[in-house]
Amino acid sequence: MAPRVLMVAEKPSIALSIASALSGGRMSTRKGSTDVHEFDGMFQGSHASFRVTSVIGHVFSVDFPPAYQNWEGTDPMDLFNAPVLRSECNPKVHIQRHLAQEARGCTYLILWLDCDREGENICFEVISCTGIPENEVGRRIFRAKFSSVTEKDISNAMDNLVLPNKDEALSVEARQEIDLKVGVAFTRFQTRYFQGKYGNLDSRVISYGPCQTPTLGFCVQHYQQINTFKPEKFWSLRTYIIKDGDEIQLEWDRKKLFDFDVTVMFQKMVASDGALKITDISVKEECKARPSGLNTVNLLKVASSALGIGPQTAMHLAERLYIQGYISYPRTESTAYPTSFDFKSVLSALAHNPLWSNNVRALDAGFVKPRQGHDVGDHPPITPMRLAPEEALETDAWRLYQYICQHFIGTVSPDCKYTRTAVEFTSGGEIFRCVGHRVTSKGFTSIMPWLAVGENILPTFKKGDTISIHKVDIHEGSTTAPDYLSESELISLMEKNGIGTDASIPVHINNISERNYVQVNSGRRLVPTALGTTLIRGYQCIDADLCLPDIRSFIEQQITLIAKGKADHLQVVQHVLQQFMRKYSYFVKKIENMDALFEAQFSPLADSGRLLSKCGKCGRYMKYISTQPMRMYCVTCEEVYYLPQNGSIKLYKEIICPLDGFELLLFSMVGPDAKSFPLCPCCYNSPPFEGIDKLFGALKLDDTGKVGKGAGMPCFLCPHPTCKQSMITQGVCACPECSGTLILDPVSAPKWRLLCNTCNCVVLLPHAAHRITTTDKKCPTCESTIIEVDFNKKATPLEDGATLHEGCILCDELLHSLVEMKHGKSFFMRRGRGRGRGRGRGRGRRGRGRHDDPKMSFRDF
DNA sequence: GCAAGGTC
Repeated sequence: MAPRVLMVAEKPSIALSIASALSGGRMSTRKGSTDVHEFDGMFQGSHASFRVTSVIGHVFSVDFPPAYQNWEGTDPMDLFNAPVLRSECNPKVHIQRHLAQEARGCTYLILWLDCDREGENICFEVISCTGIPENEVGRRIFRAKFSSVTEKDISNAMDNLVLPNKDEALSVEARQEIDLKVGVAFTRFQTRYFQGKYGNLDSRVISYGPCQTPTLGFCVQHYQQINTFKPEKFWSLRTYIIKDGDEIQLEWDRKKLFDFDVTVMFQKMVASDGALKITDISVKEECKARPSGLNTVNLLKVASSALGIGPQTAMHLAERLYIQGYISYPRTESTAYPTSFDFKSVLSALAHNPLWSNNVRALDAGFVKPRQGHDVGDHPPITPMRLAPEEALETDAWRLYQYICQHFIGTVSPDCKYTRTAVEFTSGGEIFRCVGHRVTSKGFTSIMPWLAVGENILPTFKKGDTISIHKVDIHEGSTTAPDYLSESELISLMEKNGIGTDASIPVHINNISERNYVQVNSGRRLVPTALGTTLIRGYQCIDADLCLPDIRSFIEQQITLIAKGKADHLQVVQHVLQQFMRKYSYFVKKIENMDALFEAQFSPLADSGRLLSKCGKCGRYMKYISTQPMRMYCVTCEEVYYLPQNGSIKLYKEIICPLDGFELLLFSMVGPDAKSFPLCPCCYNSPPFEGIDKLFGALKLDDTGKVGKGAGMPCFLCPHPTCKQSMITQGVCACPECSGTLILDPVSAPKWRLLCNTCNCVVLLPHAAHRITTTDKKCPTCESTIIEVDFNKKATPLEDGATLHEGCILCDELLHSLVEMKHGKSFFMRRGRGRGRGRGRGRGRRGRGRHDDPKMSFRDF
């Protein structure tokens, strides 16, 4: 049987191009998580059947295990040594399963991922999904290296297969782990520190990141230059002549002087001379070069500065134009066209729009070979692919498309040519000049008129002539502060300093704006907010490295050692993390230096908000802080209790939570279908037992601001008869602590639990239980009701074969077991006994909470 | 609730 070859690209469009190129368009396509194209061909000298599919970017991303997800219970310092988990980026798309299925029966795997480090990393993600062992690299697993997605390059890559580069892949893994640990540790620490102290910070998260923070640093540094700028007066000579009836102002060779008396001296010298002698006339043919191919960064800069479209929006518009087939792939660093680029067919398509038809027709005789540009080996420059009808696009999409077309035509148009005439005069020993421009050939500036050379035609002068001075004035000026950093300038700085990539630059800029560190003003200039400047000034006070671009270059330089095989992956990660741990602990130690700046800018929590509900610990009223993130603050206990966001809060019938004595609140969402539910501010922040956070999790709003499925949290913490939403339904048996009724909480299935609404006792039941019911049997020891736990086979992969158990939860006696469990797992797990009502359980109780109760018993049977 | 990097 002919061997089967699986080929995997980074995105569906590339998979399609590869399949078309190698099959000559004769392939069949079927749907899957991503399209799969199949055809027959030759591989290694024999007949083979090919299957081409793709991933959608990275398959996996890194995060901390659940144990480290709790902000309250995890010291950010511990994150540096925490394990990291890899899980599917987008589990809904099932790329992992898709690759495993498609790899079944395949002898060979050929990796067609983008040819950069990220691509190399995705190669190994793909290998791990296919089930083909990694040690088959070189035998069954190969790498195709291609610099463009043209037929020639693809077949060339196919004929010259190489191996995926593990070192480069590992360097990406290192970057992922470092970015995660550093970013999350600093973010959690400073968020909790400052949000626990100030009420008007106006940002949900005070984030830190090795890309976003230097990005903000650029904006603030510029802002600091503006603030510390001291204007200075200067003076210059303005000398005028009359020639052919027109007044001409001459430029002074000294431009300007910062000394008035000296300027006056020069003025007198010139005035007493009274005439200018023409000492030199130069006429030069000059040329303004046509642009090179358009890459992402340049597109974003033009979009922001000329079209007033922000980078994030510009990128979204470009992506849509790409999906609609109007432009080529919009994420590229390259400005050089591939040698095989078909300029003629693009130009002839564009010729159908009267906007450019004249320009295109002017190129009929032969378009100009584009400038060499820069080939980074990723994707070709951004070009139109076919003509878009204006009416098919929204205004901004059309403006962006129009620019892409104009730029493209510009790259194959001639340079702009002009004559520069400079006339030099002397008078009283001073040199003056006037310069004229005459355009001889507009070239590309006729399609990009905003880049045109301004014409300024001088009258005829003759060398050696003398011309009388009409007047000579002193002009007084003043140096002016630079303006705020424009988005376009910021993009240039980021690119120059290696902050972010073509795809992530817009994300970082968007981040610092969404987190309220900068505001976008008119002309798309970025003005830092009080929060943004205070943060950067704080880093500058403690450890300036933290907000400098060098922090990114340091990481890049270190991981490059891995990529080049010069250093061991684990050693580098350890080394870099150790450096950052030192920086982190120094930052924590010195945080008061930053706090002094915050104190001067923001209001302490005690001075913010209004009194709303009673604290369960001290019995006094707590303050409701309505600015983001919405919180309650107890001035007496100095505790913060976070609330669900994006809604409003009011007191809920003055009902007291039976677990901790805090007054319940009513949270109402916004919008027409707004739902409301009661909650206890303390329980919301410190779930009284495992799993409850999942119930609260159901409250999350989706992207549209609507409540997701299963929302509307039941107030099962509230035993008050008026609380209709109570989900506590079924009395089961007596509480071991107080003989009150233990009630079954079916909401939490499959993590069944019993809870006592009188004394705060929780009994966890086997989490794989399918059904729990009471029986009419009594325990011979304590005479309590015996419960039955029914294990469902489907729900209990671990307890395969187990079906039914009976036991008494009071005296921990197992009375009867109908089946044996295959492993000795605990059956009943009792937690949190003996905690009374109204005990303090705020943020300060770490280490004393029910989760850590030493009385918790695990019993095997 | 957190980073940065792919991609849709």
